[in-house]
Amino acid sequence: MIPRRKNRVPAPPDACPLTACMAIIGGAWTPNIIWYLSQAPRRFSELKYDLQGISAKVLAERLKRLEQDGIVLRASVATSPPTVEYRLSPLGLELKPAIEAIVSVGERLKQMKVNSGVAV
Amino acid sequence: MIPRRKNRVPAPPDACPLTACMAIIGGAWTPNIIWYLSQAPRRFSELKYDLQGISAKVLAERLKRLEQDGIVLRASVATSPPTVEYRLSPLGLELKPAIEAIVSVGERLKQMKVNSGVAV
DNA sequence: CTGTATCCTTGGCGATACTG
DNA sequence: CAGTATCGCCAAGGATACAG
Repeated sequence: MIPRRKNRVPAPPDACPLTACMAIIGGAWTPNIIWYLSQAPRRFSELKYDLQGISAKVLAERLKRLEQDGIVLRASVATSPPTVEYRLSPLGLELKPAIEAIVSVGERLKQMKVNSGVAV
Repeated sequence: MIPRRKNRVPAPPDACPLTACMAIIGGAWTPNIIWYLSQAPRRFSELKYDLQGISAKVLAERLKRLEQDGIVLRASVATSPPTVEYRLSPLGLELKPAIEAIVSVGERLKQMKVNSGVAV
């Protein structure tokens, strides 16, 4: 069977480098995952708890993808209850400013909505 | 009538302010739209040209949504060939740092891939 | 605990055709 | 030129069950 091309994102020409980064933080949960990991290393179940509502499937998918992209590091401690700890790689840490910029804008957006009387 | 919000994002609890901003720049094209508008005001067809591959429908949708969110301003000049110009609002300009942070990370990411010999 | 496999729904997006 | 309307595809994500 011919592997179906995943060219879902219409790939605006690389004129705009946004695309490269958005391909990484573009998912619905990915930015939050990165944000939580930027605060402190976390285990799978901790992340799953923090990101309330995410399914194990998606979380595993995202983490695997982020690991492949070199954004997060996966350290499995093969103790009696096997635990795995995720944390940002040096490359992943470079995303921090961007994430924080987004967070800060998000806060301002919230402020504005409050000030303009829009229900939040 | 309360305008119905399309909750495209599964909405992790507002514990993380990322969500508020990602709801705005989360689409496949939205960040690029904002980026182009942050360079200079543009007309509909210009945007459509810049964002090669975007459909008129989606572009119109995004622009309308961004306008409702107060991110872009729409100025229609009712001349003989009616033209409409879009530009970032003051609020929209606040997104610039975030967008630029993403762009700059995107560039570094590209650099890394080049340096590590990964085909781009 | 840390995932993987399967099924299903949602909605973002493209394509096309049409309007002021 | 600047959109709107309608259709249909398909990847992302949720739910559930299962595995190491």
